[in-house]
Amino acid sequence: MRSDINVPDKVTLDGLEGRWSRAWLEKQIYAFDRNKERDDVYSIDTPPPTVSGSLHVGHVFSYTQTDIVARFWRMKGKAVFYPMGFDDNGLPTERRAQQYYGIRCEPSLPYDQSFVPPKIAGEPNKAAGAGNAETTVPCSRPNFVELCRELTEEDEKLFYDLFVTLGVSVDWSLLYTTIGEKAQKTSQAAFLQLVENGQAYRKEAPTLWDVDFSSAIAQAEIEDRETAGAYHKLRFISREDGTVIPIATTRPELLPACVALVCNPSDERYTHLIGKSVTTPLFHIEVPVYGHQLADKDKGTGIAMVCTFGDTTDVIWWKDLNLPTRVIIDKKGRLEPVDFSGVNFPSRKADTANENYSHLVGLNIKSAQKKITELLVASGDLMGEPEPIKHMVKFYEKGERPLEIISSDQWYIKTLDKKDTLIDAARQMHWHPDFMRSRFETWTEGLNSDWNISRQRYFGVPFPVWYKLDEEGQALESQPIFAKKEDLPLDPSVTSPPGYEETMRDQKGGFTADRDVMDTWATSSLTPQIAADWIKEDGLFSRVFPMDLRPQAHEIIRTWLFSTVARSVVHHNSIPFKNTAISGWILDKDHKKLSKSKGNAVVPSEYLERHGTDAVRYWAAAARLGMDTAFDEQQMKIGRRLAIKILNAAKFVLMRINSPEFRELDKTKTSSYTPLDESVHYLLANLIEEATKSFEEYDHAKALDATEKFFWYFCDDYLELSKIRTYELSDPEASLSAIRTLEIALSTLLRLFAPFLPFTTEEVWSWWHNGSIHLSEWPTIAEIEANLPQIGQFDLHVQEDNAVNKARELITATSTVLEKIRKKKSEEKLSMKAGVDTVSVTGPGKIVGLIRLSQNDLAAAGNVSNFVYRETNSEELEIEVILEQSQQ
RNA sequence: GGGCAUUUAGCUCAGUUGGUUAGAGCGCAGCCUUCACACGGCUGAGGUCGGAGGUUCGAGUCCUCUAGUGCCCA
Repeated sequence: MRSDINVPDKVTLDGLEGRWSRAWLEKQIYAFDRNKERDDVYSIDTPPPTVSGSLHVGHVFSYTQTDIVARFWRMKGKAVFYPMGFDDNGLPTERRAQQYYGIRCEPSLPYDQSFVPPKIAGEPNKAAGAGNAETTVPCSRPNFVELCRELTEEDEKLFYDLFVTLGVSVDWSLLYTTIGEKAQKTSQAAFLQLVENGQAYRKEAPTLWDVDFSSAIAQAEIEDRETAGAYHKLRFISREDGTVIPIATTRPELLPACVALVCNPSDERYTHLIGKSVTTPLFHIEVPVYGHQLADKDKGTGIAMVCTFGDTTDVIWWKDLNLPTRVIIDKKGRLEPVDFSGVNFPSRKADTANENYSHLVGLNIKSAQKKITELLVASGDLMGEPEPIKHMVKFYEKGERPLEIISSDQWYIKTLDKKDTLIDAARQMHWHPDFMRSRFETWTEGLNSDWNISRQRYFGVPFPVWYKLDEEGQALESQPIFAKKEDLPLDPSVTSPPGYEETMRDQKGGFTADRDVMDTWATSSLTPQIAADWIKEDGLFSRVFPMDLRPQAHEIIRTWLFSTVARSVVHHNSIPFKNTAISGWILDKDHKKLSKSKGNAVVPSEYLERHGTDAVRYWAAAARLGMDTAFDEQQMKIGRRLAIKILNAAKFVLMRINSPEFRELDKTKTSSYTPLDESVHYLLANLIEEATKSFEEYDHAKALDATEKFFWYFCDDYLELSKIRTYELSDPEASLSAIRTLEIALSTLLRLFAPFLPFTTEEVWSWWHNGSIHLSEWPTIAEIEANLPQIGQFDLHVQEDNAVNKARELITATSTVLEKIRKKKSEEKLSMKAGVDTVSVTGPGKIVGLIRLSQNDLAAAGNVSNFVYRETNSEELEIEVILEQSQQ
């Protein structure tokens, strides 16, 4: 505390954000102290926002909640490791670059130094987003990556500005991006470590595939959507007796790829067919009939055709029954040429089959379905009309067409063999709220494949891998060449592998680069390792890992949270963080999730400007973790009112402290408190305890609520009750008591509010302190005790419940009388300053006694001349207020 | 279909280990202005806690069933 106090004449919230956020940056008050030991560190694994996405009020909401936690621990004396990352890696950026510039990546093109994209800021264009060839201009991969990076830089600037305005207390020197060099190096090094440990492997396998993005997709990126389809009943013919077997399918276009039929082994309608074979219509391929538990008797006709591959069940049958493979769908989702006289497609009537198939070649799936239906009708093999149904179909979460299943070479990380370990790890972590853990467990238990981390995309972290080419120029996928760790990060399409000359690239007997990039989650799952410089091995990592806190939204528990736990387990045999705070969603007034596509998205800047940052933070702070929260501008107005109230209350207290008459008092004379003032100290201590405990339990909303409640009591009642003693110094002891209490209460309340309202509290703090409130000490009970005289009015120690209870009773009783006085004046439509002749208090002796202790303050605050007390045995407290004659 | 959560005043939400007449803010109504605050203050009306049953001396708070809503998984 300074000896001088500077309170502005006119207080305002306007302009605080700019002034203080600049000061904080300049003084680097949020810089992480790398010399602190692990026990003195509080580390946060901040979610890197997707910068290609729009700025959303959801960012404000969840990042504020984390910032509140960070500020609390910083004031508690921890060195807070609070980095920020920007997620600019991957498909969202690709799509945005495609839309923004009207381009698409064409890897076969050479780099063009003078390439200029066709437009600078185009209208969002869905077709362009998917790289539609008709609306975009092709460019080389290096050109494409260059433009992606340019774009992300612009986006990142906007996000930076938002977070600075929000007052998020990150250490910006720790900033990383998920496509940046450090992230690339970490991802590649981690990948190589997994290969070495046998935890990553490459395999050709059927994979869920998005035909528009032309890339494999992992289980975590899939969603089921209810989709309209139709059962087409096809006429298959038994080879044995020529009877007709009707097969209902929603994918008639896959008929050429049919490899078997399956029925349930307990289905008597079909058991006689098991082991026999039937002939497919149109293509006349003989396929066997099998029994399998997964065949659903109630679905369609109860007997299904197995194709290469209609859905994930087909893949299971294909594996379990060791069925052949008949690929007809290419990676772009079109029917590719096949020969029905060959070994793979052994038709009994090859000419007819080839003729029929010739109508389908080159068509996309939808057109092929239409065409084959016509062919089936023409040949009489479609039984009845297609029967429309609604069914669940797997989609890429960012995709628009159903996923296909395509066999290809991919890199996988082993997860299936670790389900129990992962669930166990999740149980070692504290979840806030705890029930969110079940999402993790449900998801993990439902895993059905290892984690596919290859994506056939362009803007991402490349695999540090090459393949040998044989003498025919064929890549030997089984003979990967791995980069050396010291050469990372690298792009294998630019750098040549160890022991090879660049001239051998794509030459027979030479090498070729792995063209894929990593799944973005393969990088994002390493945010603790990236942020804490795991690969540098400079000691930072061990000071912050496992992290203390991972904040995130619940919608990415199965992706980000899951993959981070998985990586931490395979790399460190450890949990990645001790606590995870799950923030809820922002809903609109109709309780619909806010989203750009629904058109109800809310841009935060306008609200930050209108109400001020602290007001918006207040709205976010009042929500408990995990609770979906309505976007509520009203709540922001309340926050603003609170912030203004703090300014004004502080102004009053500091002006009284600073008043010349008070300055002249001999402050050494005494240090006793009036009963009311002492009670305020006890309740302050109680508040500190409650707020601290709530914070430690990750319930910041409760801490705010408790602080706010006390603050309003402080303003509405205590300030009014003690006011007279700050103006009239006839009893110096009582005046000193009031002013000291006001000062301690203000100092305590400001610090309790500081995590929530960093700008307002810093402003007030600066009026009478040097240094930032955010680096000041979190209030403690010990501090309150130190300010109390050895023996207080209650003759009790502050931590004893009795003292707090008695203090609360005194304050409640005093406020009750004040309320009654106000009520009387309000009923009589008088000013609160109207004179009261007599207040008579009738009730139990204990309460009456407490009220007597506050008589002087009540007399001053209520302008009361006389008090009359009557003690009774009744529990009831009766208060009669008699106004002065002239007032009636 | 399985699971998680939620249902408390017109609205948004608190209600700790079950214990006296169920809380707050907003909104609403009425009143009060210049000495911290009209970007204000004071006072008031308004719920029996989704529904049914049970445990208990006593339940918003525990148990069972049931309905609505949201989400996760299949």
